[in-house]
Amino acid sequence: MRQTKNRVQELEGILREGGVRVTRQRAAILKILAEAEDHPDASELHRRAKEIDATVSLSTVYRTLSALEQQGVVQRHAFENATARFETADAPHHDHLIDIETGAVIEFRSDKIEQLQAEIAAELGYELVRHRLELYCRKRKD
Amino acid sequence: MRQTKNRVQELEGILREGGVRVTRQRAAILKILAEAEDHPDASELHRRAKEIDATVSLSTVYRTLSALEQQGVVQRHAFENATARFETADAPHHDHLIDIETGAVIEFRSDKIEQLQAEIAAELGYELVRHRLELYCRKRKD
DNA sequence: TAGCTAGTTGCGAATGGTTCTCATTTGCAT
DNA sequence: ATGCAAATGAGAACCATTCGCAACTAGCTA
Repeated sequence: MRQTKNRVQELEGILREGGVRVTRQRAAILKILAEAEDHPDASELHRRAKEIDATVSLSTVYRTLSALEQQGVVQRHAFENATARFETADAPHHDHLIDIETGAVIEFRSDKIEQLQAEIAAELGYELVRHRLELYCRKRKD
Repeated sequence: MRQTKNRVQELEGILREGGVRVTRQRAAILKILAEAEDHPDASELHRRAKEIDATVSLSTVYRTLSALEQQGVVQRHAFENATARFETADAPHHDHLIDIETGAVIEFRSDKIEQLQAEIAAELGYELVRHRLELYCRKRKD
């Protein structure tokens, strides 16, 4: 995957600029994150990263994810009754629909909702810093 | 407070009907919950409940909250980076705005957003079961 | 009203995801 | 190449929440 490769190099650049060293372990984790089409949790990322570099420890996965989150290249989501799940922050902002039967996550975006949120905050005398919108759903069977 | 008293008796009735015994400890917790104007967490509820009945243990607070949640009379909220907070489920459905500086919680309701959420789920082939909408805000200073 | 019994309690131990500690290793600027 | 601050692996620590168990009790029954 040429795309993934480029993306990983791009991410590595962001880290170096932020004064964050690109170690063998972090490179492996970055690659896994860039390739991921889903929203894996730390232990799943650990499992995948070990296939690239067997020395990656779970501690490092957590530490790297925190560093990446701080650099703004990764987003952490704490969905209901579940461990934290992660995704790269390259796509434009979106919210999540979670299939309560399978745990699958679908991304969606609603400009109308975004705007309404800002309006509500403003009406209450607040400035919206960030939000969390999650739809817990069941697949329609018909 | 006559209102609180009635509400507590009402809640006790719901429990008894659900086959859940109303113990001294649960009565204390129910009273605290009915009186609460905020969104306390388990340890805060424990602190308050002990003033009514010093024998209430933290385990019982947790167990009671779970029972109450199952009976549908209490709602649990897991806001970002914080312990679970609780409120009685007597008010009509609403979402929450959290002041990221003070932790204060303000309730709000937007029928438009509610409707948009259902539409989005439907478009994606899902049936909306429940949702979580939280606005993390900073007080506007001007 | 006493008795019975399954539900409940307090206590302390267990859980489990995540973070921290520390001795050792290593990226990378010079 | 070298030096040193940053990063690592392993395992301990954290901490909110849940569990296990022996003692207690709500509330039905006679």
